[in-house]
Amino acid sequence: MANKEGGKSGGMAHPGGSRRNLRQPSIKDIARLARVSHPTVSRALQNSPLVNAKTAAKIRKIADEAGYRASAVARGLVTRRTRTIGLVVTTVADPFASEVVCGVEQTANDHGYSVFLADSNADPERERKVVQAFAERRVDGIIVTSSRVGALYLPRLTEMMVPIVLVNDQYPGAFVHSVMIRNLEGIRAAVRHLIGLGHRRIAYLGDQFGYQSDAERFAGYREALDATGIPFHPELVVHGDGKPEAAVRAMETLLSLAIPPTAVCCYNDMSALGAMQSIRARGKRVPEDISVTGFDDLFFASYTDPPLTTVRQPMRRMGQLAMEGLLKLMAGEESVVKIEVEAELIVRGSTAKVSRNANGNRRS
Amino acid sequence: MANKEGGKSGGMAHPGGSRRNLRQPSIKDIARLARVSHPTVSRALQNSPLVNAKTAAKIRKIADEAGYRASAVARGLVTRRTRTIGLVVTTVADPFASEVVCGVEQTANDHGYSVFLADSNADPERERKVVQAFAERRVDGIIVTSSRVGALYLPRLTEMMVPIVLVNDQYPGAFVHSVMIRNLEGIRAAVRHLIGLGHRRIAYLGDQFGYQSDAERFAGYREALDATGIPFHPELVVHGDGKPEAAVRAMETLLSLAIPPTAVCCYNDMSALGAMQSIRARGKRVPEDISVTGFDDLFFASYTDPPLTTVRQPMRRMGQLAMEGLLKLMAGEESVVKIEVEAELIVRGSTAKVSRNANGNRRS
DNA sequence: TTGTAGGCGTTATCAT
DNA sequence: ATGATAACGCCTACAA
Repeated sequence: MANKEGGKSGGMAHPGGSRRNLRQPSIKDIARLARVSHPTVSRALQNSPLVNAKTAAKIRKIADEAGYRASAVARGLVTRRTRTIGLVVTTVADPFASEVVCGVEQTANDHGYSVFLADSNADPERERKVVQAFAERRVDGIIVTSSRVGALYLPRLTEMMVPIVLVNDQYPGAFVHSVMIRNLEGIRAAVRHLIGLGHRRIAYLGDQFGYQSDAERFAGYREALDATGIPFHPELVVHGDGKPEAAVRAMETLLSLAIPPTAVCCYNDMSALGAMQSIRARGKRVPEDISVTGFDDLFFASYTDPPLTTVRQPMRRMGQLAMEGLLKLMAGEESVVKIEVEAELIVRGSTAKVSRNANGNRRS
Repeated sequence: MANKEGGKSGGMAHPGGSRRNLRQPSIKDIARLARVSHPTVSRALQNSPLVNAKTAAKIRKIADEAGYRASAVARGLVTRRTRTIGLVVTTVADPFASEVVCGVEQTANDHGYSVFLADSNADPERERKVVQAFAERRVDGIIVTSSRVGALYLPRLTEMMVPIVLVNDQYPGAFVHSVMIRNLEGIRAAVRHLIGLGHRRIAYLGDQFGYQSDAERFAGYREALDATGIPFHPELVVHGDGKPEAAVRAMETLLSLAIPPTAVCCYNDMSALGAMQSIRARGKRVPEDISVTGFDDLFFASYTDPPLTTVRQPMRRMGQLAMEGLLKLMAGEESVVKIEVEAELIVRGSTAKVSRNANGNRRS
């Protein structure tokens, strides 16, 4: 890794730290230049009708030429609203979170809000710090995505006096405001689809035990099985951690079974990625030997080989909904934000009719 | 999409907007409780040695019990430093950007900085707004990742009096501070690898024409070809837009050639994803019929079928380096941050020896 | 329509 | 070691 640190910088406008001496123009500077009082400048810049149109125009022109930018920090101090929100994710380097962040950010920006992003890495200590930072920043609201150590710090959040909206939280009940996907219905649709293709020996490759979304998806799996009278085999349930690598190992367990499954219903697309690789490594084919389904419909789902049948989660839209809900709450609305979005099954090539010689339903 | 808006919330601590009437405790409140002056509280909380150990302890205890959190906005107003940075990306919903964001965010947090995230969607108007917002927020510094409309708004940034660090900027020269990947060397390594496997008819599937990183990668492609005396065929160069879909179409063009390439060197992993699908759709196999290389080494690169040979870019590290450079600049250091990181070829299964009956080198 | 005065919650500069 | 006082840059009365 080459690190070429050059010498003094040349003709830059702000060579490093010299800027510290300079000062951005304040409202008083503009007032002086325009030969009016500070409040008049303030009014003019806010397009207040209380100011003469001509003077307002003149003031705006002068302010513009001076490169004046009203300080949001000073404004925040007096108005007690920063027009700022805090967004917590376990990690941005996860396609699901990225999409949610994107939805939140765009909606926030459209409404004049800036967003502080913080990822916790699912580290409780870090999350604690993050939340404390948000509190000190005086954010007007907070959105937390798929909190996994939620139980540890969410109680603290209630101490802060800002509304909080959770997206796919893993510890339901503790909070009122949330945006969630219909996990149960989503997976149920996927399993029904598999059953419709003739599969009887269907495995569930889940997330870590104890998470709400995993529990709900598992429940959907069970429900679809039960509704069709297919017996539940505990050995067909394995757990990963929502990422490909752990799914590879979990899938190996399934493949090592005396009677392997003919289909695997994965907790999410990342797990499906690992499952498919594991299947290939075993010399088996998707979907000829084993069908695979995912959850989320991340961008790569249509580019796997074969393309992944999955349950679409409108991630960006969920971020948008969370932000819209938060906006209402910040505006003082007394309602409770409780949104559930539908999951949609997207059938692609990773699922197919169970093969004739598959002995998957031998025991059912 | 079900939206169940409930009624009034129940026993919540902060049912919606009632919080607006409440106020977080201020330093004066703590001072009153502790029977000292405000400045003393301030000193105690900053662990100043100028305050009696016992009184300091008492004050901290009281502040803690009262749930006191010093207002960063008030502090920012007086200190003229917000300990805040602005991070601009074209879109977070892109694995490359996500990783960079992750690196920046973690490093920033470790140093007590909070980060404002804004994605521009490569929309000039939006970018303009974003930058204006950062200026008003009085961020201490800015990091811009792979700016694509940089030329449009970067000049404005110089008006603000904060240091700016660019990561893989597409318009070099305009700014001093930057963190970049060695594009040329990276692609050159990939092409040499292909040449070493016997390939002679190697295509380049690039990004949009005119971008710096694409130009550099293309230059690496040319250089590797020239060094080996392999003639350059313009028809083997096609352009996508850095995303899978456009790469599918670009690859189709290559496959329709009278003499298709035996290997394709893609601008990035996202493009490689599209290219591989396109090849499969044509009934050809990777790497038996056509070898494929990517760039970035995104998380999915090791999970494609076959696993993708690619040029690793230490994205998270680059975000970290950008932030560390910015920290120096914000501390007033006069040096110029000019960092180039090495690209590393990761050989996986998507590249193989050119097949005997491939007529790729017929014309060379 | 405009100007004056006060305060938002801190830190900094003086005193004491 | 602590307290009074003055900023920081803005907005919101209220007065003119």
